[in-house]
Amino acid sequence: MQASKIAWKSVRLDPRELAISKVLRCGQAFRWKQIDGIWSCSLRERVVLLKQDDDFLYYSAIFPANKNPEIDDTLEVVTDYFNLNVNLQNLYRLWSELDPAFEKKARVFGGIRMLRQDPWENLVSFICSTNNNVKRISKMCDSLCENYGERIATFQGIDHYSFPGPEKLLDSESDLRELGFGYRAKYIEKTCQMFADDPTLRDQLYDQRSPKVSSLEAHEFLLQFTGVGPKVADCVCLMSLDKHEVVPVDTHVFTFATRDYGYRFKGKKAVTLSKDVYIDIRHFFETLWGDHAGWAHSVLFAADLSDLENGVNIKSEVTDEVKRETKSDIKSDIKREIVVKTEDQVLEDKLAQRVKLEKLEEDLENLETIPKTPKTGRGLKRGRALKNKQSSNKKALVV
DNA sequence: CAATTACCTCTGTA
DNA sequence: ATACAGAGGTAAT
Repeated sequence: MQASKIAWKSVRLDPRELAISKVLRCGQAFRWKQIDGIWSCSLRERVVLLKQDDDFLYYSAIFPANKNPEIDDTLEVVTDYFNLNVNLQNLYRLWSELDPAFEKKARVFGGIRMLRQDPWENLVSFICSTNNNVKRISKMCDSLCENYGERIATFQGIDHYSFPGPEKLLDSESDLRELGFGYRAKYIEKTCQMFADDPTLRDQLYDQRSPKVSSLEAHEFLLQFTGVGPKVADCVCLMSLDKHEVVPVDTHVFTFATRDYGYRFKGKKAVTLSKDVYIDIRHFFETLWGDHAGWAHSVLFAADLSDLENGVNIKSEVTDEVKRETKSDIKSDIKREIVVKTEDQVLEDKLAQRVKLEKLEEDLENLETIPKTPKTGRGLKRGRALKNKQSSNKKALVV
């Protein structure tokens, strides 16, 4: 039980810009809990709390005991984590113009955007993801935190732990096997050992975020780790290293390439996912969708997941909501009370909030001005520009 | 070098 | 009940 009242703050946010109940259950991140419409996860030394209604995203944070910060930067953390400075509705519009097949699914699956995760957690999570399902991946990630992470805080009776760094997981293979990791236990131990052997590696990993590092370079960098193949490398490039154009080719992508998009390799229907076919399919979608192709891919991926709940929600008031899909994302009766603590925090947050609000409202305003079905509208122009840019990128990638 | 195959565990399904 | 396939693949052969 929560001892004290939650100090919610809020930002105005259209569910079509972000639908947390989908984004946090579509196989990007695996640690979010959801109880009675409130989402929680440890992130940057605190437990972040979120809920959403038709007009607002509500956020709060619980810090470790005696570690309340001078300035609560949770809004910045949330903005960064959800990549909120990228206007998603403009992208949906663009993808719908470039790809009629996308448009159909997008109508139902709005608000699905790419997270900007922590690279280390992203790497380890997706080493766990190989030949696995979302439910067990979630269980494994929780297990890592509970057994090797640091306790941050308790919320709704659940202890939240930080995601353990590589130094915490040295020589862990046999323990991880007992925890049910199977053959992935060895991959994790070996990868952690590499980080221990070369102390510069951790910084190198985070440096892959730089715009100066191409997606190809980041991809190659990631392949050095045991348990990381092309698909996992691409997931990390896309989900935490800012390589937004990368489309990881998994079984789902392979299926809709051949089934829905008439994709052919050297004139024939591809049957197995060889290295060449992998690169070719990735190129196919990157060329189709442009410089945020990986984001578009995640929309189709989410639409293709049979059950977006993945059986991991503890208790949900919105069961089947995803399938029925209305324009609202969460239907629970959320009280819109906003409790504040100190004068300073109020000012601090209002300032930060104001900046974000202005940004968001500016974006929304831009969106309003775009015609419903533009033929020479901004979206299309941008789409072409992106496409061109992308194909020039791509040449380097194929080499 | 390309193409198969083994690999842990858990869950849904017949 | 008791198998058995399949899950956001990768390493080994």
